[in-house]
Amino acid sequence: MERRAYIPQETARRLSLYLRMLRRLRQEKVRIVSSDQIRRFLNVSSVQFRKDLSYFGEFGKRGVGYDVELLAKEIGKILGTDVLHEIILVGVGRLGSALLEYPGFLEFNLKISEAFDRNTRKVGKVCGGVRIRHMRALRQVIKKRNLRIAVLSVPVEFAQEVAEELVSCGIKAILNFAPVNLVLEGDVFVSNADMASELESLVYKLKQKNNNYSLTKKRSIVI
Amino acid sequence: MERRAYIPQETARRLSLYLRMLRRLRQEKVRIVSSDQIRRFLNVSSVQFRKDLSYFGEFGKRGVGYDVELLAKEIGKILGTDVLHEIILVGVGRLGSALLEYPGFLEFNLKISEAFDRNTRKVGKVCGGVRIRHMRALRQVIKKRNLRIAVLSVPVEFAQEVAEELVSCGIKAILNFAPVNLVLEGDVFVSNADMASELESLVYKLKQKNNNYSLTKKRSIVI
DNA sequence: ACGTGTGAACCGATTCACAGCA
DNA sequence: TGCTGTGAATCGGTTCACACGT
Repeated sequence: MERRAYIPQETARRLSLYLRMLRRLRQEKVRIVSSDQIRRFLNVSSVQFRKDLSYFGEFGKRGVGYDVELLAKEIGKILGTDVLHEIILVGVGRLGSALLEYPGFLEFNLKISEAFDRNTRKVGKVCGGVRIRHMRALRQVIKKRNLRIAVLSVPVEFAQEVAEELVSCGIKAILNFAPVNLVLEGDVFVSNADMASELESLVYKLKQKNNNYSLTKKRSIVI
Repeated sequence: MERRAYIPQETARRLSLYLRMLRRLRQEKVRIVSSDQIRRFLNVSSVQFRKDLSYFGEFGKRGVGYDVELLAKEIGKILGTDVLHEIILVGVGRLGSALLEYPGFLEFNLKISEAFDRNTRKVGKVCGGVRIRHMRALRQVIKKRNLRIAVLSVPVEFAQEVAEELVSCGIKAILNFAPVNLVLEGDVFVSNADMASELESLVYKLKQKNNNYSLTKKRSIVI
């Protein structure tokens, strides 16, 4: 039973995919699953799956596989989805309101329980079951409810300043949808959901495959 | 001047961040930039930046830095943003309509030029300057306009079947917003914009910091 | 035989250390 | 001196090869 001082970042990221998969299998009344079946559903090799789990313990039965119910519960505990996590959302534009109604967060026991916008016309309205508050209330609500995690969906030109404010209010993790790299002091985790850059990467890959832009072909450009 | 048979995937991904940064600097009339300044704006070490560029050529002046205008142009050429790429979007729900109005794609010369939904009430309406068509027209439009890239924002339970249809119509790259791993035949690139999983990873990291297992020692706190 | 668990080998990507040039 | 460019060393993560338990 290997146990390390640290866990590969990528392993942590994949655990959530495993959990989602297992929950679906459980819904379909599947009781036992092997690492090779996981490989077919997700794009993760069976060894990868087993290795990932090995950092936390031994959850399978040799010669048999994994108990879906049990493993889901274990991964849930590891990830912390056994506890409800309350999130705030800042910026209720098109994207923000889509996120407020997005059902996918619930799978991980995540709930956007507060939403903020500086547009007074939006304040007071309810979206995705959440009443929108004015930005003025931000600090007080975060402090009072001791919130740690924020989704940032304000226009790009305000992202940096709002992010700084969030950090000053005690927010420790930000999922940033604005297409800009936030530069922040202190021990705050930032994850960028950069849709345009993601799409651009796809275009680039396609370009490589198609016109086989040879990288050995030297196009030396001198200023 | 090093030139390899292929480019690290991560390098390709970062190029789009560089380009966006350079465009902003250009807007602000900055003419020259050094790799160390880049490090401050993006969370990429200066060596990383130089190394990334070195796969494509020598674009800087030693002792000076990089010509913003010129470098932006070169990276644009590498990425293919010098040409307009037309994209389709399938599934005009909350998220889909937010994406149709999302301005960030234009930075990379990407344009959602067709949108599809199977809800006849939505068909014919205009969103983000695009008239929504019925799914029936999917094949014909893709073939006729020779489109290659799709954004998939249908509900999770339809994602797999719609993705298969897209591939059968000739789509070669899919940006998938549904929280499911698409299993597809053929040479199609899939990129998952998995917002819930992303948020879950943040929660996990936060949990680690507070105690239990620790993640790998990180170069920086940005993911 | 079958499927899990894991140290060791391997691979891609990052960082180091320094050469090269203005 | 200042900043770019890059082979070599290193690091994180994946895969191999096989031991182990049922």
